[in-house]
Amino acid sequence: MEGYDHRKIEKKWQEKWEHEKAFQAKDDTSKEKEYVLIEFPYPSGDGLHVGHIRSWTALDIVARKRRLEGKNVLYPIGWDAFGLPTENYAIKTGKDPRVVTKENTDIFRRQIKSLGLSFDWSREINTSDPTYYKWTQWIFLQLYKHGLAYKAKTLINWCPKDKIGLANEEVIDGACERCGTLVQKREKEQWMLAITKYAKRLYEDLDSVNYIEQAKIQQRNWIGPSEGAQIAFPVLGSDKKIEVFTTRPDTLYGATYVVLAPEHPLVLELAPLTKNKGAIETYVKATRQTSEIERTAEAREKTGILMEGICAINPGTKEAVAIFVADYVLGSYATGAIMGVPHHDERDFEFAKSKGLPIKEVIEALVVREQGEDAVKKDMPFTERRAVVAVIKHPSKDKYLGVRWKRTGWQGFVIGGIEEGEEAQEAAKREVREETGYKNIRAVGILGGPIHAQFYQTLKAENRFAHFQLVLVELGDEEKTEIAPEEKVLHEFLWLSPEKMTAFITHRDMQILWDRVIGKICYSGTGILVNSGQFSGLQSEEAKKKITEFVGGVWLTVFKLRDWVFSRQRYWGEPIPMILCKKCGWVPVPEDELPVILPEVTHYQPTDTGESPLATISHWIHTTCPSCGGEATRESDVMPNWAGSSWYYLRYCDPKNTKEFASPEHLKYWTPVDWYNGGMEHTTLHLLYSRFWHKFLYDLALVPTSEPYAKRTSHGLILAKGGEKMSKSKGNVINPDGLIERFGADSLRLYEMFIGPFDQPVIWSDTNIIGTRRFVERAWRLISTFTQHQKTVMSPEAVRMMSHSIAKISSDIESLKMNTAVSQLMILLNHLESTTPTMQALETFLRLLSPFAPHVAGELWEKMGTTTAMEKAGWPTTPKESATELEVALVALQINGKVRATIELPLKASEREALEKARLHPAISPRLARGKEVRAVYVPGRVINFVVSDVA
RNA sequence: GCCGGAGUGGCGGAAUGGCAGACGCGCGCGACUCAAAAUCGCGUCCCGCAAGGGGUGAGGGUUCGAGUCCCUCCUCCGGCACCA
Repeated sequence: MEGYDHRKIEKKWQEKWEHEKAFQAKDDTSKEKEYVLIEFPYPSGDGLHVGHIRSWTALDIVARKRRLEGKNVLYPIGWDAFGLPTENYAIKTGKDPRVVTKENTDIFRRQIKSLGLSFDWSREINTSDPTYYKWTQWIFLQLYKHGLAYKAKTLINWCPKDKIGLANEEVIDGACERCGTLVQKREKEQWMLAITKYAKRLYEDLDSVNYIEQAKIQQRNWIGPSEGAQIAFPVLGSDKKIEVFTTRPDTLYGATYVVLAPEHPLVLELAPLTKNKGAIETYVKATRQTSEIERTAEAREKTGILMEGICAINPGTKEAVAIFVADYVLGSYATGAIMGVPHHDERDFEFAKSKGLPIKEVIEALVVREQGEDAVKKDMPFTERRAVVAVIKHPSKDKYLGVRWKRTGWQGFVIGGIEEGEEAQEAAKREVREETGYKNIRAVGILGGPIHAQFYQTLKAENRFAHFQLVLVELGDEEKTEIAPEEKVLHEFLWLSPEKMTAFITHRDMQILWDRVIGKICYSGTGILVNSGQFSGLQSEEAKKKITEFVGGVWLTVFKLRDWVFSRQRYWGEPIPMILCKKCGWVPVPEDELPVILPEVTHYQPTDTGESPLATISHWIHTTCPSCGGEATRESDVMPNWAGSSWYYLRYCDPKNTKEFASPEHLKYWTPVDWYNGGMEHTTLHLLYSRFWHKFLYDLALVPTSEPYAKRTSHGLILAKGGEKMSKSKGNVINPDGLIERFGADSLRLYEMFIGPFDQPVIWSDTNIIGTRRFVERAWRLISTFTQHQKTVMSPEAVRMMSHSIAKISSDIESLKMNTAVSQLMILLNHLESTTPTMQALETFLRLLSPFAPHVAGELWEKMGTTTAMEKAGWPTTPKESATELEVALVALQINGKVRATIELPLKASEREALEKARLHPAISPRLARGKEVRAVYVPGRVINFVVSDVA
C-alpha cells in the first residue's frame, strides 16, 4: 500500500485542473447557471488569512456540489486592489503601488491555487487595472449626469500632525491610527453620491431578497426610517421660520423652546438679530473644534447657547419660546432643528433642567394591556374606575412597601378604588388601613397628575378603563391592627429598597408611577393629551395627525442614512473624471476619453493642504475644458475603495468587454448572483453601496434585475487566542502555507469546515487539525487497500446509513452547516471501516467527500479504477424507495418523562402493539404495578411515555 | 440606552418539543513494539462500589415530556448610539 502523500497528490490534481481549465464557466445559455460569489480580497502584504479560507472553501463546496448536480457554475475571483494599506506602504518605502499590488496578488494567487479552490481564473479582474476602472469612472459619470453626484462642503477627519485627511476606518477612538494624534474636523468640498434618494427602495426591497436576517436588520437600522411631522416655528419679528422635525407632534403644546444645530444655516442668518452674536459665533466655532470623542463622551453635559433677544412662536399655543443653538442636535439629520419638549423627552428634559427652562406636562400616560389574560377584549365597552395607588414609605428606613397578589402574581403597590364623593387622599388612607393594617399614617400627598390604564378585569369579566392617582404615604411607626382574614390571604407584603422595587414591579403603569417617586418625572411614552387646547382629551396617535394638520405641518419619513462622501484626498484610487473650468464650472470628462489614467508620481505623500498628491503634478492637473476649450484643472481627489467593489460582480459576467462594462446578454444570463457570502462587517457599507449602484444601473436599464444578490450569507470571524482579531501588528496571524505543507490542503479545508458553526466566530487552534488529517488518512487506508473481493450487495443497515448520510450532507451544505456535514462524513467512514463495504458504498462516500477534500477524493476515485469520471458520476441522491418501510427503530420507554429503557419496535407498529410490548418490559412493568397508570403517549419511532401516579 | 446573537463535559461543539453530550480534540487503560512514534481496541458529564440519583447561565411557567416554546433576570459577544 502506498502511503498518503498530500504534497504529491495535491500538486498532481491542481496541475490537472489548471491544464484542463476544469473550472472555466462557459457562456452557454442553454445550460442552467449558478453564480456563486465570495467577496474578492484586498491583496494585502500579509498574504492569505485563515478567515479567507473559511468563507471561500464553504462556497467552493457549494460550487463543486452544483457542478456535480449539472449546473453551469460561475465561481470567479479578482482583486480589490485600490486602498490604503498599499498606499501607506508606498509612502513608507517609495515603492510604486502597482508593483506592490503585483507582488501581493502573485502571492495570493499561488496560495489560493494551493488550496484547490475551484475559481475560474480566466475571469480574474483587478480594480486598479485601467481597463477595469475605466468603467468605474464611466458609472460615476452616469451618476453625475443623473444628478446623483454633487459637490458639497463636509467635515473630514484631519490629522494635524501627519497633515493628512483620514478615512473613518483610520480613526481609532478619535485618534489617528498611525500617530495617535487626536483627530480634528476640517471642512472640505467633496464629491457626494446621493444614496439617500434610494433610501426608501433600499429599505423596502430588502423584503424581496434572501439575506440572513441579521444583515437585513442591520441594513434596516442603518437606513433608519422614522415617520413624523415637519412643523414651522415662525421667528418673531422676522420672515424666517424654523422648521423642526418631530415624531411626536402630539406633544407640540409642551414645546417650550426650539434648538438649531450649530451647523444650521439659520444660525448665521439669525445671529445679527440677537444681542449675543459674538458669543453664538464662538460657540459654533468651538463645537467644530471639539473632537469626536469629546462630543460623544458618555454622560457629557449638554451644552448650548440662547439666542438672546429673539424668539419663535409655538404654532400650537401661539406662545413665544426661546431659541437655542446646541450641539446635541445634529445638523445632518432631518431639518437640523427640533422643538424642545422637556416633560416628554429625556434629552430635552436634561437640557431644560440645566438651562432652567419651563417644563410643561401635556401627555398623561395611558397603558393598554395587549397580551396575557388581562389583555383588552376587542369590541367590548370599557367600565371607567377611579383608583388610588398608595406608595408607602417605611417610617425609618429608605424602603417602600411592595405588594404581591398571590393569585395573579401581580406585583406593585397597595391599590384600591375611590368611592363616590371621596378624596384621593382619604381613599388611600382607607385602603392602606384595610389592606395592611398600619395605624399611624403620618403624611399623605398626591404626587403628579393621573395616569390611565386599559385592561381586562378577569374577575368581573369586563374591560376596565382605570384612572390612577398616585398617593405617597408616610407611616409614623410600624404599629398594626389585625386585618380582615379574607384580605389577609390575598397578598403578601415586602419592604423593598428603591433598587429592589424597580425590579419588583411587574406592570408598566405601576413602573411609570414609581419613576415619579424616585425623581424621574420625564415621560416619553404616549397617552392622553392635556393642556393642549382643543386637542386635550385625545389620544396620542389621533392627536399626531390632527395637530400636524392644524399647524400646517407636513407628515413625512426621514432617514438616518446619509449621502456617501465619495472623495478621498489620496493617490491610490480611481481618479474622479471631472474637470473644473474657470468659465463652465464642473465639466465631466467626455466618455470617449476614459479612462482617466492614474499618473505615476515620485512621492505618494498627500500635500500639506490635505490635497491629493495628484494636485502637485502640473502636467496632469492642467488641462483644457472639454466644453469651451479654455483653461481648466482636473479633479485631484480619487474615489474611495468602495467604488470598484460596488459593481465587480457585474464585470465577472463579461470581463474582457471593451465596449461596455458588460454586455446585456451576458448579464441577462448570469445575474443576479445566486449566492453571495461575505463578512458581516460589510453589511452596511459595501453591501448597501453595491445595492445602490445596482439599482441605479437598473433604472438606466443596464442591468436586468433590481437587486444584485439573490441570497446573502455570512461567515463568522476566525479570531486569535484570547478572542482578539488577527492582525499583523499583533503578530497573531496564521499563515496557511505552513499548514498546507504539513497537513495538506484537504485536511486544512476539512478542518476549517469542522471548526465550528459557520456563521459564528471561532477561536483558532492549531491542535485540532490533526483530527481531520487522521480522517483523511483513514479514508486513504480504507480505500487504497480496496480489492474486488468486497461484497457487492449492501446490507439494509448500510443502505440506511448511506441514504441518511446523503440526505444529511446535502441539506447541511445548502444551509452551510459545514461542521455537521464533516461530522457525518466521519460517521459514515467509521461505519464503512467497521463493516465490509461494497464498492458502491465507497464510491458514494468519495462523491460526498469530493467537494470538501477534492484532491484526495479524486485520487482515490482514480485508484478504485472506476470507469466513469467523478465529475460525470454526479452528486449522489437518496434512492426513492429506501428501506424505511421495514425499518425498526429504537424507542425510548419513559415513566413520567424519564427514560427507563429502550426497545426495538417496527416503525409501523400500532399503538396497541407498541404499548403491549412496552408494558412487558422488565424495567417498566414493576413500576407500572407499583403505581396507577394514568395515561400513555406513543410517538412512533421515538418514544413511549407512561404517566403514572403514586409511584412508590 | 436601542437592535441582534450566544450561554450545554477539560476543550471545539451535536441534538424537526421525544434516549442530552453525536463527531472531533485532549486525557486514561490496553494491544502491537526491545522501545518509542504511528496505528488499532476500550473508556471518558457529575455523585455513587452498586442500585440509583443529579445535570444544558439563574428563577418561574406551558406540556405526558423542555437544552429547544413563553415570562422575569444575569453574563458574554457583535452592531448602532444625543437620529428628535
